[in-house]
Amino acid sequence: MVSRIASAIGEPARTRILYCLLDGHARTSTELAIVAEVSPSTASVHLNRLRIEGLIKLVAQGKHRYYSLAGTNVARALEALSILAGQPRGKFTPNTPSELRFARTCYDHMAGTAGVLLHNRFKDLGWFIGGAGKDNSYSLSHDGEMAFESLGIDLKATRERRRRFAYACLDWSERQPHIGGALGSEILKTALKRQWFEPDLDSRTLSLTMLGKREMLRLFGITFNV
Amino acid sequence: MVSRIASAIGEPARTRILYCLLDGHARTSTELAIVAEVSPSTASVHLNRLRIEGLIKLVAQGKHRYYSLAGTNVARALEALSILAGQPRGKFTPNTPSELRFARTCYDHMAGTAGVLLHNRFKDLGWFIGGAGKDNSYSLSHDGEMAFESLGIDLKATRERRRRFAYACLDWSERQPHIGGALGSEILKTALKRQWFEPDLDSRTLSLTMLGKREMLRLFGITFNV
DNA sequence: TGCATACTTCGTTTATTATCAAAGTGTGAA
DNA sequence: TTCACACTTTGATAATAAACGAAGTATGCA
Repeated sequence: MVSRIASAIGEPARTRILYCLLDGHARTSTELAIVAEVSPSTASVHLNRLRIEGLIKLVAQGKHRYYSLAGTNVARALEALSILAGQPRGKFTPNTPSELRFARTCYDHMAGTAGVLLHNRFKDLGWFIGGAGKDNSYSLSHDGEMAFESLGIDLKATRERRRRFAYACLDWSERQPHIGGALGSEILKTALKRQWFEPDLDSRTLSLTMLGKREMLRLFGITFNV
Repeated sequence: MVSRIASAIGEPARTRILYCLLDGHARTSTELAIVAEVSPSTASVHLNRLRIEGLIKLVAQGKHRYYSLAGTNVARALEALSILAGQPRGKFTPNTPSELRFARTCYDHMAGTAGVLLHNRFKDLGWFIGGAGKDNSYSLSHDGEMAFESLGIDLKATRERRRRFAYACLDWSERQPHIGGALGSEILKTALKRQWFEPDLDSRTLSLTMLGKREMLRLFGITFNV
């Protein structure tokens, strides 16, 4: 039984996957395929093996399937192995998405740490009304209307899209809500157009630019300690 | 690097070897081949791999080559893995030589825990003289002469053998001395003839019999807590 | 010296496993 | 319903590695 587990860890592509997940974040099959440097189909087989051995767990959310470490026991074992390997622990392979790439897109809106921070800040500023309801839907306060319009977002057109306007979308890997719906989509569009963030890797991860850092502070009063 | 280590642990025969060594004792290539359920040549390849990866260390002593875990780091990693596997730790495979088989032959005399206990007891009883010298040689006191003769050992013939009479032979796996030389050989011969011990596995390990347990107490005052 | 024992190295066969492309499944958005 | 996307399953190929016997090395003992 131990041998099955150890050999599951021991295959190089699978080792890269596990050590990438060691930061506690959940990642999709596609992201992990890039990290593991194998094709999506190969990664899928590896992920299935790791799941069967109980090393990782899977949460399906819509189109995406999020993989993460199964528990602290797994992290402990990986740590013990890296000590054996003489690696000063936490030293991942170069092309692992680091904590710096802390923003991700969730479908077409912004998730990840950055998305959560923005959501919380907008709520604190009193721009959102609601959110506690059954479907977590938001509407905008007068301040909110003014703010988003001033960012160049056409709220009238946004409301007319055949889509929920705004709601608290749970990014389960952060276990915190971010802004979903048509408004979330427009915010991401604006952020990318203004080059506050730039796409990265498989275009599901985002990096904060220097400009973005400045503008976040100026417009919303958010300081990112990246 | 981690993947090399994990896959070294992951092969079933190698896993058996490592978990057998987890009790801290050193074992020979032949013993480990039996534990791993592979041929001596295959075991040799596995042991070499484990040594290269830094998981076990090797001490050559005469004809024998003793393998043991390289350090506590290795034991920690193995423990972390067995927790992952849901094994309540320390639960080894059935045919692992257990602590019960605590006696071993060293060439033709008795080593292991039992050998050490006998050596220490004989010394405490004042049957041995010397042992502190350059070559750890022992001679016998009057009490010693009487005792071994009464066991049926022909000391005159033993002394005439073209071999050192008696000396403190270091069983490094116990880090304690036992009785080497012609006398050690005679003691083992007697112990086997009287069926205090019986050979086991590859005939390098011995099991204490019920009779042996009784006789050890009666003749030497040794209590084995097996 | 010669013989036995302990162990390793070599060479070959066999079994396992990782790999990818192509086809298939399921979901979200228009 | 359509398309696009995320991901998985399948099947065939290629690489890896474990197994053993036979031969080789080294040591102890007589």
